[in-house]
Amino acid sequence: MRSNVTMRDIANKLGVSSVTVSKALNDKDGVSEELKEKIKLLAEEMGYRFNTHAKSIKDGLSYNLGIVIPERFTGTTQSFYLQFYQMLTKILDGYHYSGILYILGQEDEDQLILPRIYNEKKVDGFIILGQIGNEYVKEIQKIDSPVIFLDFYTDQNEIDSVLTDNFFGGYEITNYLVENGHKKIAYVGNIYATSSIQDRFLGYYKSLLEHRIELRQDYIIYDRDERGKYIDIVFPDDMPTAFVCNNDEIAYNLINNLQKNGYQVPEDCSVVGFDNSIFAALTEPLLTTVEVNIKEMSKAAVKIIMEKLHNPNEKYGRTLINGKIIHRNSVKKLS
Amino acid sequence: MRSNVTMRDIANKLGVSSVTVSKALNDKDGVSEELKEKIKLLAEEMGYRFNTHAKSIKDGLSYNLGIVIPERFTGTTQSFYLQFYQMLTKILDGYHYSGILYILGQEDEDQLILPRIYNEKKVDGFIILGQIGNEYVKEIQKIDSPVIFLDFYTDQNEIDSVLTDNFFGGYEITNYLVENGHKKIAYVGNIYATSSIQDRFLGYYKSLLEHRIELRQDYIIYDRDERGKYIDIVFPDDMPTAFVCNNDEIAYNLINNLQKNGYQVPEDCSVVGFDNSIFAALTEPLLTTVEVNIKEMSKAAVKIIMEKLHNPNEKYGRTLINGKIIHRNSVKKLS
DNA sequence: CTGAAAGCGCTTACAG
DNA sequence: CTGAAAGCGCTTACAG
Repeated sequence: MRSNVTMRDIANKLGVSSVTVSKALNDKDGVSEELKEKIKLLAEEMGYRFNTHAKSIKDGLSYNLGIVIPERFTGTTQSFYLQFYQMLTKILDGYHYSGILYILGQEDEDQLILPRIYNEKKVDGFIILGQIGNEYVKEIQKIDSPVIFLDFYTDQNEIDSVLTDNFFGGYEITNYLVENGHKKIAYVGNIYATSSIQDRFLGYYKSLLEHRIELRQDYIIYDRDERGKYIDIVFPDDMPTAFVCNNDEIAYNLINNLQKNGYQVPEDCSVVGFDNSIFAALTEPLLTTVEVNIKEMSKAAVKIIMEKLHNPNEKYGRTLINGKIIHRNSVKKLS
Repeated sequence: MRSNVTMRDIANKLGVSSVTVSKALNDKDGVSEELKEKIKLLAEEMGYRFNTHAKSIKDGLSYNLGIVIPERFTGTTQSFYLQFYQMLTKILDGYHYSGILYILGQEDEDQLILPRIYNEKKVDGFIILGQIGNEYVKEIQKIDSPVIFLDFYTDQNEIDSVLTDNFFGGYEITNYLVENGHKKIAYVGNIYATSSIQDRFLGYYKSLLEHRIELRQDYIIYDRDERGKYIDIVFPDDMPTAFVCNNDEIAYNLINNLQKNGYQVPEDCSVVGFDNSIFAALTEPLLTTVEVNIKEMSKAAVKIIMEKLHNPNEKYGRTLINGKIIHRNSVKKLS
């Protein structure tokens, strides 16, 4: 029962032309209200479905956008990007666009093989979600469709990107600790490892500066080596009252570690994280953390790429979106 | 620099017809090898990209498949389905198909609103990933495109589905414990809560039967009420030496619980789980568990839907795929 | 307000 | 081996 109802079928039944049906179904001028209603009703009744391909072939647009996630981000820890995808498609819907999720295999990334959906003109542009190799960035910049990078930035190339404001997030969460009476605040992370760890640290530092709290070298606690491998955390002799962790996983490890050493959280030590990932839900007590604002970032990314669709040559640069603090139970107010 | 190279452009440059170019690019007969090579080379050079829409409009196929995931499975715990999607698209690639991930909002599910990609003929069929409401199942069964259900089954309707063999998995993992010398084996789960918990339990029971081990009612340990809400686990007076948990999250909770009560895992008690989810990586020691065979399930699902594309009326029924045991450190061999 | 004609980029069936 | 003609389902620009 493959339905192949076309506009012509509707037109024939009504004794009008397919042009009129097209106008009616698209709510365009040039059809009487009465006829328009009649056409819409009949279309519904006959189970008519619009054939996007016919439109696509006319105006050279697929009304699909490729959303690319490198496969290394699809492991068990990373449902994060799936939530991004969900939000992106919801927003694209308002533009009458659909999203096509394309998971970029490591091999294709290494060999600079572009997504097949590009070569088959199934998409009008790309949103790249997460860090990809620099060579691939260059390659995808060359294509004749707009591209925007989401949650990833590189200064090697001039790219348009939408990012969470790591600096501001570090600043705000530290402010929050200060407001709760903390002065002995440590930062947990290797500040040479990645730019997001670094930026979050600098936000932490700015908060200290503003509140005239000295930056202590023994309060910068390393959690990994420069290649990213986690190392054992060493506590300073003079224990801090609060820890700003560069992500939730580290916060999770830190809390377990503190508890094994007889410290209570948050009674003895407050701990905050970043990301609001699964790990923030596994700590006991539940973790106060900074959540990436998926909705606003998605909105911004879609808005920019839609504009790029019409102005391919305009540059949009970096767009920073603030995260938001999720208040839970891992911070104690000091009196 | 929007490239709009068409077959005609290539044809004109070479002084041949677009029919010949079409044949050459599609590796069809009726063009000399020499000319074919020349055409392919020039196409490459001119940056030609195939326009799927033109083909689609001819043969009424979009060469896309909708992969639908209900949004409640996109939370932080569920990267599982993203891995499925990745595998599915990899396999679809071999059929020259692309996947379109469609996340079904709760509201749309309740109101029985079909995906827009269906109404716009952007897909030729659907793979439904995970449990959806019965009314929605009925609704989507009505459409004139093939549908297959993956990792979900209902006996309310006659549906074609691909499932992991929970029964066999329960059987195998219990056999494994028996092989390791265990006789006092408990099952953790409410056997009235879901059919997968039930089937896994029955597999466990079959293994006991085969090995002439008595099924003890006090060794069926409830982990949740019938509405699925987790409850505190109560240990039997006569402690088992091994626990078969109905999923990894429960195993994670159980292990923590055991350790708090002074039992060592696996020295005092062995524990196994199901799913190989993130929780299997968070236990200390790492959890031995049964992994869903994503690859074989995906292969089967794609194969069936491709056949349904050509034989819309054939019934395929339920296809069961065995899981596989992932050996880690939570089982002790009893001497 | 309504519609005939032409065209989007490709493929199929046929003729040479 | 090569290509002219027709058509897939829709829309645009124009004529009435």
